[in-house]
Amino acid sequence: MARKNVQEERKLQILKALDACLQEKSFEKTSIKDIARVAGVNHGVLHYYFTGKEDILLNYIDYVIDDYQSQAREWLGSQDLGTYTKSGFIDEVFGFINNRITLNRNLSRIFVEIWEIALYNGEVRSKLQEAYSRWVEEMGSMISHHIEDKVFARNVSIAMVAFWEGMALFSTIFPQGSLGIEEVLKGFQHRIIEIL
Amino acid sequence: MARKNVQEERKLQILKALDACLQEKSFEKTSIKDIARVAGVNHGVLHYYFTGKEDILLNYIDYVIDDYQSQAREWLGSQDLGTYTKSGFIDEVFGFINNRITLNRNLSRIFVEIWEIALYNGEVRSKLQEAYSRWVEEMGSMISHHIEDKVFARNVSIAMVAFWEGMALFSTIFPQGSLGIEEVLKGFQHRIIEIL
Amino acid sequence: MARKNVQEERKLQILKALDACLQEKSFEKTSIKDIARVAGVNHGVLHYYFTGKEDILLNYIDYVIDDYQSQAREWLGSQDLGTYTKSGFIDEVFGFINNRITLNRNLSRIFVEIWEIALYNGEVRSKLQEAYSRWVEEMGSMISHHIEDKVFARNVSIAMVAFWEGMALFSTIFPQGSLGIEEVLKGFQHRIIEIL
Amino acid sequence: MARKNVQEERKLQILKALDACLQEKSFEKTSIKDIARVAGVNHGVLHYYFTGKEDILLNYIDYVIDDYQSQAREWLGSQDLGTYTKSGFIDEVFGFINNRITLNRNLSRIFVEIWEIALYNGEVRSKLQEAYSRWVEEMGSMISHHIEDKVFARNVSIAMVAFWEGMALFSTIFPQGSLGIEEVLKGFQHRIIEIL
DNA sequence: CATGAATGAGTTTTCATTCAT
DNA sequence: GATGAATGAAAACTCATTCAT
Repeated sequence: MARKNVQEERKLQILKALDACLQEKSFEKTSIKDIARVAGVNHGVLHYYFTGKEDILLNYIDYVIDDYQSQAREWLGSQDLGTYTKSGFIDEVFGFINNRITLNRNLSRIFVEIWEIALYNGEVRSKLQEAYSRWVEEMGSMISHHIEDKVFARNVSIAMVAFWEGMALFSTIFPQGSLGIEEVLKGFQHRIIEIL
Repeated sequence: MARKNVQEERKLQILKALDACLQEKSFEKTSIKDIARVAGVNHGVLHYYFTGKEDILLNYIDYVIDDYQSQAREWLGSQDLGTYTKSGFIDEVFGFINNRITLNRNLSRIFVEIWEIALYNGEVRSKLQEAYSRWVEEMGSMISHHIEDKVFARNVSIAMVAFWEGMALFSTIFPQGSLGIEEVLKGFQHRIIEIL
Repeated sequence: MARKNVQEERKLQILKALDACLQEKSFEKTSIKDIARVAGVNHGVLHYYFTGKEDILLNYIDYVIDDYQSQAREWLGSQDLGTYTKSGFIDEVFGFINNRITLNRNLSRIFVEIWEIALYNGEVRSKLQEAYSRWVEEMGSMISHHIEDKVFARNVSIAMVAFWEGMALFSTIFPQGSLGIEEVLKGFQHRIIEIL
Repeated sequence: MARKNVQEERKLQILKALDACLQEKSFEKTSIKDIARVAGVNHGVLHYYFTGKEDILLNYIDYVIDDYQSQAREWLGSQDLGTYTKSGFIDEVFGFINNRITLNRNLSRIFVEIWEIALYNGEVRSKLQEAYSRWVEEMGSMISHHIEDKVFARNVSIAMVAFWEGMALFSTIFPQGSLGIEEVLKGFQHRIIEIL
């Protein structure tokens, strides 16, 4: 048990080190030794806990996706659903996504990196497919209370997620405040109810 | 003058070779020799025409952005503007963007690659800022005929471009036909008029 | 005493594991962890029982040589010497060597491996010198009943051992049955008497 | 043409460097940098001319086998066949093999090394099969003038080659002069005629 | 201008060995 | 005695870049 914890601890430490590295360099340009340096461990350790650089990447992507999904679940759990009207709840959800996901620049940078890796790596692509499919589904089930046509609801859900990801992309390209991303998101958040 | 043209010809040949390479591998994994092989030239000439690998990249990005912008201009020039109502014209423009830009998988792959490079390369980021700013502006001026509030028009324009880029991203992540990207875009194209 | 036996038991277990490993990989490519895995022990214990990888090798070679020499002694002990004519006995001995030593492919593989190690390792070379010297001597004393000239008897003995080792080598190079090694050995076995 | 020659020259230079290295260390322990150092070239060059370490090995083995086969052909060509009786010719051939092949310690060391590599490398094994098959065939056709039974002639040929290789092996294991290898070979050379 | 041989820094990976628990 | 985490040296290999011809 203690052993297992040490292992998991070390693995996490390495994944967090990669996370930090990716704010500076691309995964490709981040060397195993870079990650080891940031993690404060010997580079050999990384090969002890992972089978190779790709294995680190795959575990890292799971970690990132799990992390933001559990953040979402956690937030949802902390909400007192009884106090909201349906529309009010959607407004809250959108607010959460805007501020914690889309406007989280560091997270967005990571995702742009992952998108690029997915271009050439089927396993990574699968992980993204799954993550986005789930997201689309959950948004769809939420707005389906407002839209009868189920197909249309799903399409709207896809469009919304695409929009958010596009905005997240812009947040990595434009300096903070320069494009007015925050205003666009806020405007969208408050009008979506009417639009639906 | 002739000399200049030969030089430009050669450069273009190299940039097109890089374009082909990027459908197979990331820029990082594409070697100078890969590009030279596809271009059918000796790898030494790449260092004659460009100062280094990064210089090739920078020129390539200019080439890609110029290329799709001139495609757009060309398409616009080929349209007989007199035959359209305002709404009809917007519908046509959206159709063009959907089919020629957003649903152009090869182009989308290139852009995902460029987004990632821009994360860590300020010069590339500047090029993207400029390109997206211009796009947002042009869309904005187009829809401003339908929306009085200029700030709102701009925000809608940003949202639309973000949406398109998000959809382009999805087209690189999901296998063709699996997410229903085409339907979402078509639906969006025909409803946007009403929404505005 | 019991302690000693446990230790010897463990050592033997490790040497047998190396034996199994050498059917798959060269000694150089066999890692300490490979041996430990096959032995079913933690790799740390290998450094407890032996001073290092080379020490394991040296002990292993002793084990292999002892093993096949004791096999020979054991076989000899099981023979009822009284029932044989001198020539008949030689025929039996040759049959044993052919079938149990020379045609023992696994053993031959091990020896090819050891020959190579001996090229660059004087200690291993010494062990082989001793083993082959003893073998030559014993064959020599056996055939000396048929050959008066002692020098010639020794030379014939050397030639025979060289021939066997050459045939053993061929058995590792050629697929079973492809060269006709068995026939050559059998023919040699039955004619040697006449030749002598 | 000049280009080709430079390439072949360099390749040969590298193969000869490996040859020198193998007198000191096993192929496995010989690093690419070792070879480069002995060849007096940058280690990158080795990857320029060969696809990897194994490619160097394979080319080296071809080089060694070709080399000693062309030595044999050259020697044969230099002999005035008219001056020999059949038996006298065989005596000469055996003398050549004894002195230039079997007693060539450096060559024998190389072959012991190659035998070991062949244990785990099918491509190398094939090369040895081919080389030994040809050798056996050629010896067989030579002695077939003295032996009517073709099958027996072939078996004798196999036995002789095996014997030579066994003696070559002994020359790498025993210090020069200690076992009396030279005498055994000489005795064998002069008696083989009678035996046949 | 074009060629391709050469350089050398940098990367991932393997592994014998050590050592604290 | 046993365990497995950690170390660090050394390996093969890649590749942008340089430069003599």
